[in-house]
Amino acid sequence: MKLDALTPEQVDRLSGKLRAAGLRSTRPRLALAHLLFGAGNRHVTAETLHEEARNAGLSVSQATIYNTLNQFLSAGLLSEVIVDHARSYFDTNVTEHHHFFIEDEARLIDIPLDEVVLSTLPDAPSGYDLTGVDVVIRLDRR
Amino acid sequence: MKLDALTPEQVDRLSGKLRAAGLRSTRPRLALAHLLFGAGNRHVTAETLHEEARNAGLSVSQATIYNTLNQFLSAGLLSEVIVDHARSYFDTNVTEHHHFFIEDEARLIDIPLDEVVLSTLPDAPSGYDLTGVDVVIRLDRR
DNA sequence: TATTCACTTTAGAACTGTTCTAATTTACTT
DNA sequence: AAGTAAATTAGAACAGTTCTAAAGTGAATA
Repeated sequence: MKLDALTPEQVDRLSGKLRAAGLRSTRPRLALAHLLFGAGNRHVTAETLHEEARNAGLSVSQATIYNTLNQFLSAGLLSEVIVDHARSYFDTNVTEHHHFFIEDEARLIDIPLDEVVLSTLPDAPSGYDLTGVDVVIRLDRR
Repeated sequence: MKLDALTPEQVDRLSGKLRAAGLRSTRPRLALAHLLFGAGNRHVTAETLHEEARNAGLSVSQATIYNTLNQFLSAGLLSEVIVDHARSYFDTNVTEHHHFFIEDEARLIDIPLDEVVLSTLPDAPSGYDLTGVDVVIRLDRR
């Protein structure tokens, strides 16, 4: 996938998304945005995205991969999933939801919010506000 | 706290715990075990434990801190909590339970198992076995 | 369209937490 | 007490990530 393989409509859509998030639309950002947001929900690490970019014939530096992922994260275009201290995982699904994590495959699977019902939750300790509830279901290959 | 400040009873109890876990009872392990298991449930990182050891007048190398934490972990004397990719947290509570995590203080608080009721959980994808369910409630200082 | 200037990208250095290595020390067995 | 297997150590190495400072690019202005 070369960048000029994108239709003007795709470019417009992605540019719009970047701009709406307060980010300039640049060639590397457009290309990475296309990889990330081009087809359904994705989970990537810096490394997997970099490899994907290379396979697509894009030359983007590692620094740009990290910069872009972090910018997309702060801009709310991506969310972060903490399941492993070896690596950071980024999720294109920015709505509230949970995860399966398959350790041996280093792979995440989204769990829709309604498939996990927390019928009882403790109160936050006094002086603190709840900022999020993360449920991670760890899996092993049978 | 010097190691010889421990009563023979304390040493026996900790030695017994180490042996039961298949670990030789050595001076550094005894001292760290005392810090870890001497008083209620604890959450430590390699760094906090190292500092605590130093403050207690123990000279233990960083490598020993890491080795010991990992050995205690594999031996089932500690569990690991994944809430942050910057650091590994170890928990002296090895029973199933959940956590509050206060990001700005890098601090964990145990949540007893019965205070989180998961009334609905998705089935594991076919071909996979469930190995654990982690619930992390993230908090912010108000 | 040319100019400007802030923002972006880059290669490579630096940094942080963790693991490894190879030598020394310690604990246990005989 | 001697021998051996295991533990500890300092420091090197390593992986993932962030930083730095120089070169490049996008977009606003003239």
